[in-house]
Amino acid sequence: MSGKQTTKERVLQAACKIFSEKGFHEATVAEICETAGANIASVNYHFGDKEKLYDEVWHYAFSHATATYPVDGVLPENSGIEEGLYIFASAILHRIFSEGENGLFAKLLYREMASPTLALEKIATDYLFPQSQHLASLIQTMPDSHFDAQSLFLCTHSIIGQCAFYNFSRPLREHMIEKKTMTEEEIDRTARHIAYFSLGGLKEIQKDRSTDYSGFIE
Amino acid sequence: MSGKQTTKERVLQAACKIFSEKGFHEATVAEICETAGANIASVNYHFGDKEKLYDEVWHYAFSHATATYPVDGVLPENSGIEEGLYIFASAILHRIFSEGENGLFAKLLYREMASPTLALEKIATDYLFPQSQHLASLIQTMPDSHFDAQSLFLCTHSIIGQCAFYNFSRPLREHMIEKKTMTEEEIDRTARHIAYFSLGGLKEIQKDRSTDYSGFIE
DNA sequence: ACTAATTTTAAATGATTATTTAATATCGTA
DNA sequence: TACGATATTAAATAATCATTTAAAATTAGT
Repeated sequence: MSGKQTTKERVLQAACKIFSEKGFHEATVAEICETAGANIASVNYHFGDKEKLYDEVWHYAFSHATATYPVDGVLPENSGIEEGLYIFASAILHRIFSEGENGLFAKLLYREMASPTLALEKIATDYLFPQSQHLASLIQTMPDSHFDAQSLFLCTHSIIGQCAFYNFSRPLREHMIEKKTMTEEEIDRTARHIAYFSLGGLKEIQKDRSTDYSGFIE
Repeated sequence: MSGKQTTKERVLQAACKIFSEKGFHEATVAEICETAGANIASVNYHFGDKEKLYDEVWHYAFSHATATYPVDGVLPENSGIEEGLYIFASAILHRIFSEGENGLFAKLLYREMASPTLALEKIATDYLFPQSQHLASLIQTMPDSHFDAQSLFLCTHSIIGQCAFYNFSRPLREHMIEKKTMTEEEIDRTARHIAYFSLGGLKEIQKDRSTDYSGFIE
């Protein structure tokens, strides 16, 4: 009928669009079905209910994001930590600024974070924590690394936070500022900044003040 | 009836609670009125409609947040940039981890960002941009500061991003991890980390690589 | 105490929500 | 072609939403 896709495929595709634009709660099955050119009952018939459709959308989004922009991309032999940081930041930023399938994951994530669903626990366990773990491992490959657990945790958050901010500040770009997206060059420039900024941060923290902040202020 | 507060005051108070827990769209006037022990029509009678009530909640939240935790707190004479960074990070983190009135602003913000309303533009202009501007000014007080506009912008985002991440990753703490809040000591520890990490980042960026990344990763 | 303004109330309105039902249509296969 | 499974459809269901209405209750001013 509409092209050669099946109704189920068209509904999944429409669901990706609507869920990523509106999040789970504000998306309606009526709009999804209408976008797919399918009947209102299609979601329940083909996927069971709205939640199971949402789960399938997440799986689809994660597959594309990690396949196209893996955070643990291959590093050149004997490369330093800054290359690893750059690969990580570049992957996250590309996901955030991608349109279409590769941008789905970040869009879903920033809505899920503010309005969690039953899917959150699986998302965190399967999709998010492994990436944090990879970053923590990377930090520990620094020369003369001696981060205690707490400092490692804080540094990991500092780096992820810098990247994730571009995801969560999305509406400030899209609703307020004239320029709505980044060019490939700007993304690269930002990823390099985060890599160098973080390298400097790690070096500063490594000056063994991690457990002794006495005399910090006053 | 219920204490000595007026109905209007009770509705505003209930609205603060419900809006900060659920965001604008998922909050219902029915639940707000029920929480306030007021009739279903109270919102429309006393505030006009749901949106005007939301505006008043924002104004209330911002007043308390800035009064209790200003980002431009007074610095000791001749203090370095790290003290300024610490004051900034500490203020933002305290807002994020506060319960009650002082925590309202951050809770509203993280929901508004993922599901913007008509109030966003005013929020950004009146409440958010001035704080970014203060941070940018602070960075420029660094000794031998020579950041170009783009680097300054990126550095500002790196610092805000580190703080804001604790706001946007809220559900990971509240839904997943056993420990739901931070002690005063942990907040202070985190603020100091962000101050030092950022100081190191700024110093690294200042090595005049800000406009020349050639030979970075070929 | 009387009147007028203000506030509160219960009920209704009309729109929208996810999901279900049963009838109809389409498709693969013999 | 004919049958059985699969897919699609329109309509109905029951719940929930913000808002409105008009009557009832309360309060304030004289």
